[in-house]
Amino acid sequence: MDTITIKDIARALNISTSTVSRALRDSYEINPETKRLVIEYAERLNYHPNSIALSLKENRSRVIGVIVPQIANNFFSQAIDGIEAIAYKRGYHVIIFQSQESYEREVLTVQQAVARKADGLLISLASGTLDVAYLRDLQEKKLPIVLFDRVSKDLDTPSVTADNFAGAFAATEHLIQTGRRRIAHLTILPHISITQERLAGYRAALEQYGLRYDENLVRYAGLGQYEVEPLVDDLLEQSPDAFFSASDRLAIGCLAALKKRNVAIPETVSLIGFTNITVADLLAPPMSTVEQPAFEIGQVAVDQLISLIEGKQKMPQPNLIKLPTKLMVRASSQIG
Amino acid sequence: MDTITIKDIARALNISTSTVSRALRDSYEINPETKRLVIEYAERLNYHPNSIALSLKENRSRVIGVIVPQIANNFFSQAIDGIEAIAYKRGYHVIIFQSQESYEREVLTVQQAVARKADGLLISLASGTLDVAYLRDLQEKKLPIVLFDRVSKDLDTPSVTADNFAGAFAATEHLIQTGRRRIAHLTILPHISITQERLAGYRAALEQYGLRYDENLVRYAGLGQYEVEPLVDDLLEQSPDAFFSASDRLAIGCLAALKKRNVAIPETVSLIGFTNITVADLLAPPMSTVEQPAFEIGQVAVDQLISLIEGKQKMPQPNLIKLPTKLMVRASSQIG
DNA sequence: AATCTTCCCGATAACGTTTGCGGGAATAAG
DNA sequence: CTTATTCCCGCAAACGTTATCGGGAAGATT
Repeated sequence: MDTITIKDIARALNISTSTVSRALRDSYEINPETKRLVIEYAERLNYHPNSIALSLKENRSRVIGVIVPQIANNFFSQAIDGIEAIAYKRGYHVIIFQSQESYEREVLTVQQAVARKADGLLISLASGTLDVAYLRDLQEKKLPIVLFDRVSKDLDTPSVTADNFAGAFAATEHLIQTGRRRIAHLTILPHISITQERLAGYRAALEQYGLRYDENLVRYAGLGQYEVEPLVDDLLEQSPDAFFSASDRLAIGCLAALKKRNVAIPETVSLIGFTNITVADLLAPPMSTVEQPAFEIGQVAVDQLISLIEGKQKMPQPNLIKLPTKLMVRASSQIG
Repeated sequence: MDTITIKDIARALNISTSTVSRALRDSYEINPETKRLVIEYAERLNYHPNSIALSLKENRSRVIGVIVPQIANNFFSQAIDGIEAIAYKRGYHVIIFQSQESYEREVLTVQQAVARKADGLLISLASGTLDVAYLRDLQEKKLPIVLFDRVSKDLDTPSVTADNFAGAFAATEHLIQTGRRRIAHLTILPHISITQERLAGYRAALEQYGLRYDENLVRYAGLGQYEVEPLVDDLLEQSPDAFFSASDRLAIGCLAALKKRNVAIPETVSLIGFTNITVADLLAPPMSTVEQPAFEIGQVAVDQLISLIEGKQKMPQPNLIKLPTKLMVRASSQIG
């Protein structure tokens, strides 16, 4: 790729590079006639400033690093969609990294992003991440960071999530109001933020309706692909009349496991998932879900980050933004 | 972000930047003792070379630009997953762009990628793209380009696709072998490569089994969200006994439309889709599909591109690589 | 006529890094 | 003792761009 530079223009027009640069930036101290000449020539040769040279000079890359557990996941690909929409509009590019749910890989990819001189980081923590000290170090070096979805209280930084508490509360309340009493909760790793918030919402709804919280009805699934089925079996022994599962992956796994065991949904157990799957109403049975505004979460998160980067925000307090979820009631939780 | 540079090290150790640079690259003309000093100091301060400065100097960015119609699509997010897996291993970063199926946006994003000095481009064409002349221009300027999935014959460049012909043939053959005779084909915009290949596979299977090709059984869907239903209605008037739909989106739309009209699947019509949806067997009914090896397509495509970039390949001929598809027969195409 | 502005423009340094060239000091060879 | 080698290392240029400074020429003000 041989590209034309400001030098080429200067040589061709027999002027200095400074003049070319200034003409292209429409500086007041350049003769209009000279400007015209330069601009015409530049357009004719399809000149574009070398963004790498600019980055070096300005010590900014106009690149935002996004670290997610995995791309091939409805929620994250929708969030990334939202991120890109805003980022491009505001002159930033987005580089995506996957932690594959591993703490070690997360640290590595974050280092990569930093080495690449990303102007800021947008992170959804891997479920393997217990310690965010390495992020605190970066933050102290003035690297703008915004967390989304999987956040951590141990980091003083803006965060953007769905209102997991309210979503879980609404789901549980809905199950109770449709007559369910023994509501099992299948959730993910206990230490990550969304797990705790969703569990809290679940408990709060139980309490409000005078139901006892029974920890035998709660199971934490790890990352393994084959962990869901045994957990469902476990829970079935408690003879629940409803399943509320706390993630995309678990909701699907739960549905598959229940069908495999010929458990009638919703006759024997109701099912409701916390998921952004787009074909929920084509499933058998159509699955009730709590939908997260993934696209908007991405948009808001990147907006926060750009504000940080561009220093518009004096950071009065770390914003903890919660976006409303949406309860979608379908056949899997309706009797009759 | 204040980062440490080679200059800082030079100053601290009272040597020149050249010496530091050479010491870090383990040059033979540096005193082992000096090397040790430099390397130790660099590690202690967690020095990392500024990749932007390197890019400027070496006139390469180690960035690969990926342009896809949209990220939030199972096939593409899986393909991107494959792309990243290989790219990172080989020292490249990936910047993702979305054309949103629009030709204009595709041209813009490609320009962006070029302006960003991507070392090469990995493109899946927007369905709005009829003319690839703008890519030919870039190619003539020695920019490495590899097409995947949505390719074009008008560009002499390596391409990686699923074996769409064989996949469509297998799907159609399966429908015929299960007794279907009037097989409707719902496909996408007529001019893009995968449409033609899949249509050809469909026709070839019909012919091989002595069935007449009837263009009244074929419909082309545009991009509109609400186009599928009327087309399904259209096709139903031809009283088909099977639907073969040629894309992710259409397969889902088709299933939804048929269910809405209470058309019994597979009793009245069989249904088979060309799609990578991961929950196909949880749908009602479980949907038969032709699966594309999306992850592998991404891997192979980026491998081809990196070969081009690094000049390992003298380009004897533009490789047209086809990866096998997989027919997954489920209830939507099985009677009884 | 001397000074002051105003208008344009060029030379240069800087961002962080690598590399070709040159050169001083020590050692080896004559 | 002189010359040739070897071993280390520094200087400076280069990648493409912008910003600071400075300055020449022309016109405007005393």
